[in-house]
Amino acid sequence: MPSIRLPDGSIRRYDRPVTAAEVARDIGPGLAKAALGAKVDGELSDLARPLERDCALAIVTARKREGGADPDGLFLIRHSTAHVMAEAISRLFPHARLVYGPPLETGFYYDISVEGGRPISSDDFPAIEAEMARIIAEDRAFTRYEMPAAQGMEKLRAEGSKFKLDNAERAREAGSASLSWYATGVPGTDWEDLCRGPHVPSTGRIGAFKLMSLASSYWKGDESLDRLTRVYGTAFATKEELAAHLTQLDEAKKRDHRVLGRQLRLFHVDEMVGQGLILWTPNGSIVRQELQNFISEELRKQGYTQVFTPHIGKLDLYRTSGHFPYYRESQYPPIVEHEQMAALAKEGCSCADLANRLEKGEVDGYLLKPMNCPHHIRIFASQPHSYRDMPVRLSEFGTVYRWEQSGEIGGMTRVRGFTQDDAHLFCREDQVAQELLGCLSLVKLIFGTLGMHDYRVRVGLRDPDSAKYVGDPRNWDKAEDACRTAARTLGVPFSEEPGEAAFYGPKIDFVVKDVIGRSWQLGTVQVDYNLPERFDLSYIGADNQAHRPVMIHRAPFGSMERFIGCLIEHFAGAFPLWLAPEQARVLPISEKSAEYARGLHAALAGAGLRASIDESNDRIQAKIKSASEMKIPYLAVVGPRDAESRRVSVRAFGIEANLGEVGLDEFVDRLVREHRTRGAETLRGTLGR
RNA sequence: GCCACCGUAGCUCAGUGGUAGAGCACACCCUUGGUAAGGGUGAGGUCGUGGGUUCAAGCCCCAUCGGUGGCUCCA
Repeated sequence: MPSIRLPDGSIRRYDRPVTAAEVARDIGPGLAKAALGAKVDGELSDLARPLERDCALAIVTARKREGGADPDGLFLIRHSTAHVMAEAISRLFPHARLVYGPPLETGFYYDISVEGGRPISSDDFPAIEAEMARIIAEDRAFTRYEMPAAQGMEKLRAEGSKFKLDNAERAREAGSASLSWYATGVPGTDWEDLCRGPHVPSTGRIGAFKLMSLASSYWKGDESLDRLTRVYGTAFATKEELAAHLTQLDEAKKRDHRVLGRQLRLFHVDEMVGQGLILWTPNGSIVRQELQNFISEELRKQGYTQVFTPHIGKLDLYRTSGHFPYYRESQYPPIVEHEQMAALAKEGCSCADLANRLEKGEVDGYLLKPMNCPHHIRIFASQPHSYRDMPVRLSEFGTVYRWEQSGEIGGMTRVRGFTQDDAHLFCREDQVAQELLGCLSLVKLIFGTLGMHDYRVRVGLRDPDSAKYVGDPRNWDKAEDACRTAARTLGVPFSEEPGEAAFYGPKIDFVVKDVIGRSWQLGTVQVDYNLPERFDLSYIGADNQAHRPVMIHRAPFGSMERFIGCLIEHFAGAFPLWLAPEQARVLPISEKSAEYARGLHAALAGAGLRASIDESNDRIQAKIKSASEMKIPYLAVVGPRDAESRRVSVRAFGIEANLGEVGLDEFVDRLVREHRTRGAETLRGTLGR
């Protein structure tokens, strides 16, 4: 007879099996009414599932005790909404075959095959939503029933959906002895779906929902299999929460770096130039230059040297490095010289022949560089090295080109040409650990200075079942160990992910999310025992013998393009003074103060600050508004009063008030100091805000 | 690359087959105003591009380029 422990520690004993719904009723009518599901020994379950043995039980509602939405409650609501949507679509699109419909962090989706019938379009959303509203209004119970796996498979075979058969097959492989269905209403009469559950008690418990978007997907994520239509939606316990979520999405859209990039004129992508090729406009170039100055200073402190290398190199270079053979599909095609081309044409060489001969190395050409390492390696190899010189640290803001799939390109985060803040460290094996730490501390310093604390760390290891990796497995083991050890010293939680390594070595990546919730890899540190071997690199050791160096590839920003894309969103376009394209704007109240304002502007410019002056005949309110739209950190409002006392009235971005007056010279000095300290000392801070 | 949707003024968008619209931005004039939009006038578009249907196409059809959301991919 079950004795049931509740979250507050109290125990309820029953002399017969009960359901969670009954326990909730015993606790109180309010809870019974609010209950959506149950957590039995930590596992989410239906409210109606019988509890036969002793267990720990928590009743799941839409709301946590301490306030806010309960993730388990949302899970139940969203999973159930997915079912209701599937039923609605099945009614409206009789040819639709359901595949798989899970809840997500912010909603749910359902993958549906509409092969051989009318496709679903977003124009159909109102009709689908209306049908869903009807199903919800009918308030039908989600009714679970089970049957033994063999019998269940029989039933599915009779129904003839390969998708559901496959789902069932996988459930069996995962060890289920039975299969379960959920009917919305009466099994056998009402609509049903093969499903593990759990669900809310009835359709009426779905508070508020909305269909969001339409996308396509592949069955099991395999592009050679069926193409499916994926309908995304979201659901909440109340209309208010749904509205708040939609507002939040709207706000996020305003922080989107593509929107802000246009508004603040930071960058431009031009149809005529090419997809995924970023044009850095003057404002964006300032941000980039400031970041590059910042990192260059740190590199000098850490003993790096700087190099410049060209954007192309011979194909043979990339055959040796392995880039050309391993990543041919993701590179711009090779460049072949005029005379070679003419000779080949004379021979009647076809495009297919050319590709073939380039691959075999019978024809040489040049490649737009996909990575900087081969060039840096040849710099290292251009001179003999002693163990005393090691490590050699070569850095370059190196621009590379990769042929990304057209559908994947967008904004600054996924592009075809980008500049890495790259460096290659050639070191002795006994120096690897120390150098890795140096790289990681640099990454931490950069992220810390910019206030980016919301990132995760991934240690990418090789996939033991894949053949795409080059080099000796023993070297891989050593390198993977070095990465693990270094990551541990970071003091940040990290995950180890097999299959995420580069083809030449394991890596430590820094991953951040954009406003839409997509993850992007930024900084990366990679240990490489393989390229030194492929290029036969060596240094002379204390024993007067040649030794093989180890390479570390590292780029703390990753690429300037992607990093700044993420940085725009991080600051919502409101850059700190040292990064801001326009740092201060002088706003004269009227023409009467124009001369004083020009003097102030000249003083700011003379001190090396990026300042402008608004001499339009707008009123001060309008001047403030247009300056605010450009998110300028400081506004200096000057009128006759200020001119007389040689002071300025200061306004800082994001604070809708006059921060007070400071003397002209002090204002200039403060801003200079704020710039020089990269925001460690701010004027707004000293003005008490 | 695949699927869906979108492409109209510098920007944001309206315009369902019959002579291209609004707001903001821009130019000029009036206004000289102390902390998030003072008023007026004006200029600005071969409706992404190329074909087709039609008496007539921004609107319908096809192709193509580009964008967005996903999928797949990402050294």
